[in-house]
Amino acid sequence: MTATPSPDSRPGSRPEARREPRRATTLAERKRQLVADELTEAALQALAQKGFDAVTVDEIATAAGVSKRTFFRYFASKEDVVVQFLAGMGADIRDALAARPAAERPSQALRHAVWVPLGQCADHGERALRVVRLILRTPALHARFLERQAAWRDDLAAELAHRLGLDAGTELYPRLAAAMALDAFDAVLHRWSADGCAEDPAALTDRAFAVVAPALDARAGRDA
Amino acid sequence: MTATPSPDSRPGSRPEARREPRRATTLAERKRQLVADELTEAALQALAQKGFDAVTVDEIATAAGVSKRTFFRYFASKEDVVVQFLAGMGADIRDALAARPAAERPSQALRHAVWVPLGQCADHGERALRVVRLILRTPALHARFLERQAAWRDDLAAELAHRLGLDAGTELYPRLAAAMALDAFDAVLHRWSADGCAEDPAALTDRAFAVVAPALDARAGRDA
DNA sequence: GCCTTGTATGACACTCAATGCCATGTTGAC
DNA sequence: GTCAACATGGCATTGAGTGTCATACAAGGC
Repeated sequence: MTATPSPDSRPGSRPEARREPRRATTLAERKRQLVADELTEAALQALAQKGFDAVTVDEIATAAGVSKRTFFRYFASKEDVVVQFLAGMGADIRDALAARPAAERPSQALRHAVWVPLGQCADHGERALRVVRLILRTPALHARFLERQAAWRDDLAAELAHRLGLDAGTELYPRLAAAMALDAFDAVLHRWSADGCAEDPAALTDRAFAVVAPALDARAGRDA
Repeated sequence: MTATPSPDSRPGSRPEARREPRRATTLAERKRQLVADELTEAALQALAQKGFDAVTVDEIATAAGVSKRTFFRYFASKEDVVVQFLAGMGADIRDALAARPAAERPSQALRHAVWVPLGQCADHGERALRVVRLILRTPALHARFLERQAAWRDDLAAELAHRLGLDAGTELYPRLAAAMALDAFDAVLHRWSADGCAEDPAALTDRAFAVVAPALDARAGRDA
């Protein structure tokens, strides 16, 4: 029981400064990362081309040169291999928010925070676009994506409450503000994937936050 | 192929004025409804008590007096039997919004629309509370719930765009406004299920909409 | 009455996701 | 060299979900 790596260790995500005080990555760790990358690559390739339901885990694993059993040692489910592609985003948004100046208005701080992963997507271009489209088009993936986003929201809400000195247990503002920021995120992602890169993601983000900003910055929402 | 009832016919949902110009329900239809109710009842009972993963579809079907195969003729998946309990809510919200006076501010119209299902939950009391808690506690159910809610949002956005004479294809406001209204819905549901009915749902709804209202009613969001 | 048609069901077989268990191979420390 | 830790593959098993077929039952038509 103790020996199992367990998919919770999330080998697909990058190191991130969590625990482990920056020890040099051992050989075994890099090997694990290599297999994870290989699996992700094979999965995205096959899934994007043939559709989520038309590809079996066995096929993905074989294409990556491992057994089906090994696949499940790296990813908790077939959905995971796709959704984990966006794994670190939640933490990225939260960390970005924490790094913004304390005096900044919530709408500005959240806009910058949410832009971090959106900018990454925009940079990765075609590759990210294919993944996003696959997720939005496949119900099972979309459901898992939304579930993960709900976790982001709770995370963001906690950070926001801390930032503003509010009690997330009684105030509704932190949760709703986090949710609104992610609504903007979703709207941009959706429009971006639909238009096929036609509209500038940064401009889209500005437009989306212009809509939600009045609620984010209204003082009325934070005392009551 | 043509003869299959297919789970898409959603026997669990109430009649609703969709197609079928109000024909008297035939015997077979009521029989179907009876089996669906029996399955739903057996499922909610067992799932709430033993947990989602600890109950097999076979057990649910047997408890309802039918075969596993029949279960899947009524519900598309094990998650469906729970989530469909909240099936008509999306249409309810949309219809309620359509019924509000055209001059009403968006925040007020949406608050009333969202209150419809929330009020139903509050009325059903213990029963609804058990279902909501089960959904929020079970990842697989939560994911499906969020997916369904995304469909509500698109529906609501379309109605809102129509109501305000906006083009949902170019404007971001309809989608974001619908999303914010459902954020408030979620926040209320979450708080209500956590507190164990301690706080009045109606008052909670007012508080939640007080937070998002500035964005819903800001004229800036609707021209750009 | 009988016959036909449509629909609901159950039984069976099958695919595939996901997990547990065990045997084996590889790596690295001592 | 030995030993422990870990990664892997193979195998078996559970359970979700689907296709197929045979049966049963209801509603007409004659």
